[in-house]
Amino acid sequence: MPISLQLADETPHERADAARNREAILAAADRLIDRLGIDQVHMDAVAAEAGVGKGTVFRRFESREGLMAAVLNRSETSWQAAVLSGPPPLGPGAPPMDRLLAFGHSRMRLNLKHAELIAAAGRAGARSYAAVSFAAMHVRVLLWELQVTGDVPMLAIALLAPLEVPILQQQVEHDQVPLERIEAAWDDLVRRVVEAP
Amino acid sequence: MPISLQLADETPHERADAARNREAILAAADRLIDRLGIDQVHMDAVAAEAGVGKGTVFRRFESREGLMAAVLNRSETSWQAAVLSGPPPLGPGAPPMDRLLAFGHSRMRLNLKHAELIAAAGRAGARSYAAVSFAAMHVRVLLWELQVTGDVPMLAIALLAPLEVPILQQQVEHDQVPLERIEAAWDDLVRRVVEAP
DNA sequence: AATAGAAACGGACCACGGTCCGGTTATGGC
DNA sequence: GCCATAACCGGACCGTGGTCCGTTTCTATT
Repeated sequence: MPISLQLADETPHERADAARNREAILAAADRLIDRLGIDQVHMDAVAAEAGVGKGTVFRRFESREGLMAAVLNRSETSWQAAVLSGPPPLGPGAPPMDRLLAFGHSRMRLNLKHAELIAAAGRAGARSYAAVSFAAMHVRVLLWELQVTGDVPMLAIALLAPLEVPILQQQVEHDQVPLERIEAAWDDLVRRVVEAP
Repeated sequence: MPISLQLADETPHERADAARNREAILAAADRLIDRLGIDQVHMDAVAAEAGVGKGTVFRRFESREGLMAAVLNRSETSWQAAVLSGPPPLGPGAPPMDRLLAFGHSRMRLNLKHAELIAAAGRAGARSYAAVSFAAMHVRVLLWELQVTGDVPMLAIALLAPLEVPILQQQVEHDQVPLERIEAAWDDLVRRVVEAP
C-alpha cells in the first residue's frame, strides 16, 4: 500500500463532471509539459487545452504548484510500487544493504529526471511531505534490518539529504561531477554510517 | 578574506548617484522586511520606500530574488568572518573536530533564522553557489585536518546536506523534532564519517 | 419527472514581478 | 567652466498566477 499523495481525489461524493474535468486537466497538463517544457506551461493554456475555465483548474488544484504536484504524483506512485513490490535489488528479496544502495541510486536518478517538475511542485500540498516520508520510512526499515545502532530516524534523514534535487543539481550542473562519482560517494557514506563502530 | 557575494557592487566606476540609490534600496528593503515580513515586501513598495523608480530597483538587482540575495549577503559575510577569524571553537584555535561541530551548529541555527530570506533569495545570482562553496571549502579543510580518508569533497557535501533549509524545516516544523536532537544527530553523523574504519 | 439546493463552472478582474524607452544627470576631455 | 557622451533614472506598460461571483449543471428526494 503505497503512501499516496491524494491532493484532489475522490472525496465522499465527487460529482461525475468534476471527476471528468480533473482527469481532463491532468491529461492536458501532461500533454503540454511534454510538448513545451514545464516553465512554458501556463495555467491559461492548461485550462484551454482541457476545455475548462481557469477557475476550475484552480479550484481543483489550488495553485500551479498543486497541479504540478498532482502530475508528479503519478510517477511517484509507480516508483513507490517498484520499491515495495518490484524485482530485487530495489524491491524485496535482496539483502538489505543491496536494497539500500539500489534505493539510493534509483532515487538519485529519478530526482534528476524529474528535477524541473519537483521544483515546480515546490512544497505544494502534501507532495513534499508524503514523498519524503515514504523514502524516510523505507530507509529506516532497511537501517533497522541492518541492525544499525543510534538514532535511526535521524540517520535516515542524513542519508536522504544528499539525494535532494538542489544538492544533486549543484554537483551535476555546476561542479560537473559525473553521476558515477556521486553514486560512489553516497555508497561510501552509507557504509560509513552502517558500519560505524 | 571572506568569499563575498558581490551582486551589484562597485564595478570599475560606479556613479555616485547609483551607489547612493543602491544603498537606499538595500536599506529600504531591510526596513520593510523587518516591518512586514519577507513575503509582504513588494518591489513597488521597496522602490517607493527608497524614493526611486521600480526600474532602478530591477536594474541594480535584476530580480526580487537578486535583491533578497543582496540583503542576505550582509549577514552571510559577517558570519563568514566569524568562521574564519572569530573566537574558537567556531573560529581558528580549537581542535578541528570541535570546530567542525561548532560550524554545524552555527550554520544550522543561522539557516533556520534566515530560512525565509534564504528561500526568497532562491538560487538567485551567485548566492547559492557562493555560500555553499564557502561552507564546502571550510568543511573540506577541517576534514583534511582530521585526516579523513576517502572522497573528501563529496563527504563534505554529504555533511552539509542535512543542514539545508528545507530539510531542517521539515524536521522542526513538521516533525516537531527539537533542535538539540537535530544537533546531536548531526554530531553523530560527523563522528561516523570521520571515525570510519 | 419535477424540483430544490448544493456543488461546480468559467471568464472578467486583480496584483505583483518584470520590461522598455524617452528623458535626465553625472563624468571626462577640452 | 562647458560640452559630448555614456550611464542612469523612473513610471507606464505587459504577462501570468490567482480570485470572485453570477450562472449552469448535477444529484437526491418526492
